[in-house]
Amino acid sequence: MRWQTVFLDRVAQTPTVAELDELLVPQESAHDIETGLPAENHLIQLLPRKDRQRLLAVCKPVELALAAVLCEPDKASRHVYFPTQGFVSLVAMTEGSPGVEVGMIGREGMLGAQLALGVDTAPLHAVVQGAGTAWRIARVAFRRELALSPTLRRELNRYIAVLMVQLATSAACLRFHLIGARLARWLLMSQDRAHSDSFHVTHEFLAYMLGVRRVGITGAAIALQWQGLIAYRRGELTVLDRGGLERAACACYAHDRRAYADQLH
Amino acid sequence: MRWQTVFLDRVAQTPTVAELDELLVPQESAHDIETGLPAENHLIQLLPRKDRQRLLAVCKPVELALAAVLCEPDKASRHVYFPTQGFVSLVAMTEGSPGVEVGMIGREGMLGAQLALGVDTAPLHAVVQGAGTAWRIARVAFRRELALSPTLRRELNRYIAVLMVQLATSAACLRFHLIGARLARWLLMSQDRAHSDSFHVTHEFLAYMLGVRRVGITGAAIALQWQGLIAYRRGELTVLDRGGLERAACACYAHDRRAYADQLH
DNA sequence: TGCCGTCCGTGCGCCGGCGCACAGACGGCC
DNA sequence: GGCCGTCTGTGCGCCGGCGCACGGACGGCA
Repeated sequence: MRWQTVFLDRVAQTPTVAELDELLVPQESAHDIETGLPAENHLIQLLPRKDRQRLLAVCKPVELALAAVLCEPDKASRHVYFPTQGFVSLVAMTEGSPGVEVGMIGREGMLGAQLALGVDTAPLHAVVQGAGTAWRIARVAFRRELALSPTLRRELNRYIAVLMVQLATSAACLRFHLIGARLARWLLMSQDRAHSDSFHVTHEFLAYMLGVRRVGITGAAIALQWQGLIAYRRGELTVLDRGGLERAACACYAHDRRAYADQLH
Repeated sequence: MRWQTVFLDRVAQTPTVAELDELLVPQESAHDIETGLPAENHLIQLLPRKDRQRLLAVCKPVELALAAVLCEPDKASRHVYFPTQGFVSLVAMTEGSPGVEVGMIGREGMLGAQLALGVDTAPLHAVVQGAGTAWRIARVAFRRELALSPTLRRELNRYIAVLMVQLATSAACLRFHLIGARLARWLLMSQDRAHSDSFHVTHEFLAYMLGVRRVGITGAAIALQWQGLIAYRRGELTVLDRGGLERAACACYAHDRRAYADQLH
């Protein structure tokens, strides 16, 4: 279990909730690196203009540092986050093993949706997994916005339903699907949220997310590389054939996407 | 995979949503078999008196027939259910394998909570797993109640948060924990909801719920029997030593219970 | 240019669970 | 009492993944 502790140590070294304020340096504004246009979050974009403007007025753009822990279960999180670039993994911890990813939040969603349920404490660990930017709002301010905007409430309720589908899908996927198919699914989900064909990720990190051994990832990655679907070297992974990857992935990927599309937009 | 198809065939033979109205014969009222007192549902009991009475006025007591399928994903379910006796399993289906249980609903909860999120379609299959009784309400009537009672909305929101914890816990549990521990957990969860030390359940059914082979259950059950924790014969299983079972179960059991206690009551 | 830390690949024994098959046991029914 | 369907127990070969260990490769840095 050495390799896992290595990773956990590293996570432990990263800033925890208490120190985040210093680390997440406020940005002038959250701009898309490629286009220079202001990066946006889909849930915010769906709001009617007035609600959106009011919400953005209390938003602070922050930098999401790789491996930062944005919230921990049973602790009331002080902020909610709307990623605009980069993304966050929801990690379930359980006795006798390291964590495993059960959900992913990028530009299409938000972290802290449980506030719309009147629940302050986060149910899961949230770890920044693709560095980027996000809009951040203090909990109290966000609750005020919730009270003011029925649309926001309705939207978040739907998003919560999507998250539930994602959790249930993950459960079955973790139980039944082989590493290769799960890896392909993970890459597709990441690509969707990173809005880029290549991203920085090591085998060890992937192993942690999928809840398997590092060498398990190595084997599966080699297979995907053989088929010309991906390429990688020293932590830099590139998706070469997205269609092929979709065929290699388990149906859970399509299932999740459909659930989202059904509910939001 | 023969044994699984056997079970699935049987489920297929059971009434589906469309036929349920005939099968779920309305009862005079839902009474507890043991005590003769009116059986109750915890969520309903938590409501203020006025809301509770108004809700019960539109409730119909129905019989939950073993193995009946109360709802299926992507179909708008016509009713919601508040179990009073008996309980329901939430089953996630996934490509290339039979289902697996990811949640359980008994007297402490309800089926159809997604309506509080403004979502009509159920996310999962719901299969009656312990025969009993429930209050049933038509979807439209229930939406009306939701509109009238802020307490009901608040309560269901919290219950949804609990369900999310249950889903996430199940995911990690399915991935990491051994059959024995998972079986013990399942028995405890069932016992809580059946309000009885013994219930009718075959190895084959347990295997389906836990997503393992029947013989996997056989092995684990023998071990539990050796330790004097349970006894069974021909489908009738009895819990002998609840404390021992709690020690044999994975921490997921305690985790779920705590999540519920934190949010409701 | 040489060193060292990080990352990736391989080999090996092991184990939990799978798929399949068959046998024994209990209980209801004719 | 005898039959048959259902439920439970056992045996066997197999496989995916685990834990552990080591070796090689790349890249940054002095």
